[in-house]
Amino acid sequence: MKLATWNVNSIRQREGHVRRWLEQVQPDILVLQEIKCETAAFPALGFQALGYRAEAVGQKAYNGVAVLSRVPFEVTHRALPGLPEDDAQARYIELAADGVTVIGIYLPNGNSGGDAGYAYKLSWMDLLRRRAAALLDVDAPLAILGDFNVCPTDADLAPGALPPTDALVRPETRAKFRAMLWLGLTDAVRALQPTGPAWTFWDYQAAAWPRDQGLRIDHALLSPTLAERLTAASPDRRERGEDQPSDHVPVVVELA
DNA sequence: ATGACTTACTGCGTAAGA
Repeated sequence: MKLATWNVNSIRQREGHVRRWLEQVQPDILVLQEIKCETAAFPALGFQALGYRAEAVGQKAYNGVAVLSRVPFEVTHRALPGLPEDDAQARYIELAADGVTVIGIYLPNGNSGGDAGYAYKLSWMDLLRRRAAALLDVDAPLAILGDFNVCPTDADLAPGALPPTDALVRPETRAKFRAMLWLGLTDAVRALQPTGPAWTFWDYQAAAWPRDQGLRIDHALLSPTLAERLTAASPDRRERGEDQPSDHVPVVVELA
């Protein structure tokens, strides 16, 4: 089983990139973030032609997540359980496919909106941990993939790429990410590549890509039985060198 | 010294991303 995650920074700008990538890499399931369109505007037909069924959770202008799958699946949640009913931010999709629970997330960045914006990020992380704990309690094979907007350690950002006050690296952010690992989840990329850069994002500004000043913020977390099946996990750096790329690249995980 | 990013919106600049 091949699972992947990709923050595409607008699916309407990147439909062609995603289609080409699907044909090259042939993942079973790809979760997308920052589709930046309303649910009905998601270009599902273009992916259906390649054998992928699409389900999107969108909103106007910002955020938005989706799943593309060539294996049968059922969407089980379209919002993070525990969030207030009136929370309209499209950041979560959960599905069941081939006996596996797959969660796609676009975790709040936390740098906008002042103290309230950062508090929202932290509370979102608390609720995600609770959801993961509930699924692990019933022994569900679980994969959480997406844009976590967290550099887990200092090895996960190029030196100086962010100030220490940035919401992606602040101690409270990292503590809540670690709390998810302590549930028994495995960071798939770090399980196979414990040290060294494995960037998944390069800013459009300041020549970040040519200077290779990246961040590792897109992750795949696996429950124990899935982690035991892990054979490969890495970012696909090639995508950042394409014309008009997203600022994020896909992360691909393979399970035996 | 200069210009130095990309997207969406109803905008003709602003907000957000990270």
